[in-house]
Amino acid sequence: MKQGRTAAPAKPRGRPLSFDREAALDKAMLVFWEHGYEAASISDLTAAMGITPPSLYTAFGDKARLFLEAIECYGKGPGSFAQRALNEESTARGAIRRLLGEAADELTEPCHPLGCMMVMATTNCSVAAEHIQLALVKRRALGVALMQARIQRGIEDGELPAGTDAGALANFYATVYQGMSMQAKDGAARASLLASVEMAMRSWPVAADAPAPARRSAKKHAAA
Amino acid sequence: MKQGRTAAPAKPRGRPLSFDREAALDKAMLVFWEHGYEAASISDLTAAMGITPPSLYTAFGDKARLFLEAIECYGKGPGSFAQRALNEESTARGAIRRLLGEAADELTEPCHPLGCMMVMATTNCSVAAEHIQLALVKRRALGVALMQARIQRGIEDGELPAGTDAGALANFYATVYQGMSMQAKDGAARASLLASVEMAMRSWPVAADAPAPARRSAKKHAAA
DNA sequence: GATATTTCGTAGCGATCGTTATGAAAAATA
DNA sequence: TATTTTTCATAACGATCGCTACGAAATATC
Repeated sequence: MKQGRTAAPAKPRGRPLSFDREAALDKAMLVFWEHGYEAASISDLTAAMGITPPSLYTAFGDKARLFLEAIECYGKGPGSFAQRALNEESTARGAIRRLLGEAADELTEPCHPLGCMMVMATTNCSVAAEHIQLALVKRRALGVALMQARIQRGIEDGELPAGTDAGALANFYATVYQGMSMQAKDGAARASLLASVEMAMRSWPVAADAPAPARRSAKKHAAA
Repeated sequence: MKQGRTAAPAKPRGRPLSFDREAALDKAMLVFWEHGYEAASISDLTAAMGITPPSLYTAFGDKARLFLEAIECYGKGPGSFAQRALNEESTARGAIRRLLGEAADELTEPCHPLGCMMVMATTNCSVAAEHIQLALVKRRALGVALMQARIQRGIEDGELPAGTDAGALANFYATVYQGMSMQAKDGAARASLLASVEMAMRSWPVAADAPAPARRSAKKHAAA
C-alpha cells in the first residue's frame, strides 16, 4: 500500500507518519513468528517496530488486526515459496517435491525464526484468542486446498492414477509439512528435513501400468 | 505417589490435604493440554483442580513444576500408547504402524483435548518460558530415540535392509506423528489421519531381495 | 488440654497485560 | 498567521498475571 506517488497523491492533511509502515509490519511479523500471537506482547512489538503503543494502535488498529496483517505479510514474503512451487512446476509430483524441498530450506533458514509462522503462531492459546486461532486454521486449510487442486490437475492430466484421492494425498503432504515445521522449530537440520522429504515422496502414487519407482536414489528434480 | 498404607505410613504431622493430589494433577494436565503452558493461567488451573492458589503452590511448587509433573502424568496416561506399541509388537514395521494407527485414535479422541500434549503445549512461548520449551524438546527427542532404537533392532534382526538409516527413518515417522497432532488440533477426522498413516507406511524400506510391496491395499495389521 | 506442624480460605502483593486519555508537535488548508 | 487535521511522546488506565502474607482451622505429639 503506502500510496506511492503513482496515481493519486491524495495529499494527507495532518502530520505525516514518522516511520515506514511496511518496515514496521515486517518487524512485527518477525516477533509474532518467533513467539506466537499471545506470547508476543505489545511492548515486544513496539520495541521491535521502533514505535510507541499509540502509534501502533493508530496505524494498525489493535493487536489482533496487526497479527492478521502480519500473517498476510508472511504469506506474501517468506511463505510465498509454496504458491510458487505449486504454480510453476509442470507436474504435480514436481510441485509437491519442490514445495517440500524448499520448505526444508525456508524452515531452517537462520536469518529469521525457525519453522512456519502459519503453523507455529497459534497452536495453543487461551479462550480469548480462539478467533485468531480459527483464522489461522482457515488459512492452513486454504493451503491444503491449493495442494489438492494441483494434485487434482495432475490426475486429470493423467499424471496420477484415475482413482487417486487428491484430498487424502494433499492432507498427507500437508501433515508432513506441518511436522517438518515442528522439527525445524525443535532444531532439526536442513539435511534431516530433506531426508524426510525423500521418504515422503516415496508414497507418491504411481500409475498401474507405469514402471515401479526406482529402488535406489531418486533424481533430485523430477519435474521437466 | 499419595503414599498408600503399604510400607511406611509415615503419619504426617499437620492438617491433612483436603483434596486428591493425583486427581488434581489430572485436571491440571487437561488444562495444560488444552491451552498450552503459558496460556493456561493459575486461575484456570485452580478452577479446574477445585483448589485455591496457596494449595496449588504448597502441593506442586510453582506453575513450571506443576507443568512438568503434568507432562509425566500425560506420558504415563494418555500418551503411554506409544511406548506400548514400540515394546509389544514383534516387528519394527508393526510397531511403527500400530503407534501411528493408535495415534489417529488418541489424537482425535473427543473425551479429552485434541492433539498430543507433548507436541502442542509449548510450540510457541515467550522468552520467560524458554526453559520449559527446552524440557519438552528433550522429551520429544527421547520419543524419537525410542522409535530409532526399535527400528535399529529391526535392522539387526534382518527385518530391514542392512544399510537403513534408523535415525532418518525415526525422524520421518516422528515428523508424520507431529504433523498428525497439528491436523488433529485443527479438527481433522480420525479417518483422515488414518489415510495419512497408510501413505506414510508406503515409505517403509523393503529388503533388496524381498518382493515389492503389494500395489493394492495393505493388510491392516502387519505384525504377527 | 497444651503445643507443634501443616493446610485452609481470604485477600492482596508487585509486575505486566492490552489499550487509551491527554496535550504538544508537525503538516496542509484558509 | 490562524485553523484544521493527524501523529507524536508521556503517562496511566483497569484487568489479569504468577505468587504469597496472614491468621484461622485441623491434625499429631506431648
